[in-house]
Amino acid sequence: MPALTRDRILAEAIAFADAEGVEALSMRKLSERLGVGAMSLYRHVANKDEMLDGMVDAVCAELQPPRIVDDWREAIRTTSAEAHAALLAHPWAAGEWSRRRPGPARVAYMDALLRVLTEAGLRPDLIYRGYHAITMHLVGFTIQELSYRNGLAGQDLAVVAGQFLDGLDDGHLRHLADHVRAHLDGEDHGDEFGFVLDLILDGLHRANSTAG
Amino acid sequence: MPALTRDRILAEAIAFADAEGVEALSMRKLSERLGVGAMSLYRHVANKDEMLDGMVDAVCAELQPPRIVDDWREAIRTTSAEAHAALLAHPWAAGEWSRRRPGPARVAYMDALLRVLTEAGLRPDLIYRGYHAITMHLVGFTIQELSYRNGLAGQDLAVVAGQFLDGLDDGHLRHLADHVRAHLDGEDHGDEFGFVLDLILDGLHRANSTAG
DNA sequence: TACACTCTGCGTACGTTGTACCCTATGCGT
DNA sequence: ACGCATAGGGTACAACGTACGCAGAGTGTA
Repeated sequence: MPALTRDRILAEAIAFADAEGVEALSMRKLSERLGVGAMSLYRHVANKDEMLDGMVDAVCAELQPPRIVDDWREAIRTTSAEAHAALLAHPWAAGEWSRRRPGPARVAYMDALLRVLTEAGLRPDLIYRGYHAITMHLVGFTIQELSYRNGLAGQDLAVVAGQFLDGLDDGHLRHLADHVRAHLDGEDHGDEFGFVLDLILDGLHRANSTAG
Repeated sequence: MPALTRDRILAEAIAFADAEGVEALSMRKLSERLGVGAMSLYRHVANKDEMLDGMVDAVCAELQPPRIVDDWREAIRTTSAEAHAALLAHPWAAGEWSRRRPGPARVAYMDALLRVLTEAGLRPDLIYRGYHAITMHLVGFTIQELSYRNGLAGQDLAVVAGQFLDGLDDGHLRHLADHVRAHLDGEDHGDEFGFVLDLILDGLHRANSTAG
């Protein structure tokens, strides 16, 4: 058994949260997995809250910061798609990301994103708003997407939706029923994340081209 | 003391969460406020989780569903601004909204929103994606906004940001430092929520006008 | 070699949480 | 007057985060 370290604790906690959900993560169960006593963890993390901060930052550290390329929109599309994928791979991370103080890795990512917008030649007000729009889209969209993805408690979406549709009075909530059917039809709705991101990026581009 | 009812429990729980934060809400403290024993609550709510579902739906019930007017974008701007204000008034609600199964009031709101998009004459694929984009923006943006608003633990944003800026090496994280200063300058950055919403709405409008 | 000190991990214990289970009292239909 | 449903209360339990103090191992110094 290798020595207990902060990194080992964070890695195991991330694996646990990926597998069992972050709400099932307790210090006792985590310590059991690591083969140590519960209180031993506190030699390496200040408390559970700070540990969760560290977990989020560890996920951020996996992200490739955006590269500076000729086409700033393409750079942001690429990095956002990667970040989106990372947040889907760690389904608890988006919810925590939105709630926690940023750590070093996240701060570095923020800076890199702002740099792209700055070097793209956007006006300062559009950098400010665009940065918020992009990051809020990344995290906000992913949070929502995940909450739909698991039907909300590990239940099968098709079953839940089917029950919902069966329970409807004729014509009542007709538009919602259509929407649910569109979900169930499972035809490819394309890259929705990218679709909205493009609305934002193209809107920023257009706004920057006109008088502000 | 009036009789204990589900509505009275939900109203008190909402007031408590507004005042003390949803993480401080416990069944015991809530029952104390209501002047009853802890277990009495369980005559009217199935468990804490179901109670939180009810709280979110009670907030949804406050929302004005969008009205059908000539200008669909204006209708969505109006209802979104109202919903945004309601989510800011109950700062815990957006986070729970994104995590919970919708209740009757939320379902009704969803249907009304889809109806506006449908009667606006949007193509089915744009209704599908536009609906997601709008609701995700509403909830996702508000979640993020709130997490910044309270500096993340009731601390003063100016203090936290000031410490951050003081701790920076010269030139390191320069773009982020600029951004933080823009936050602190406090000059009016306008309606950011509406700005991004307009990017989405105008993008949908434009996409609907061109061949799909 | 002996000692002191730090650092890591452990065991116990406390307060708080959600809630299962059972009891009591009140009101109502017959 | 009697039986029953219904609202509320009290006790108890398992799980949680973590404060506190102790034990052993490693390391620098005399």
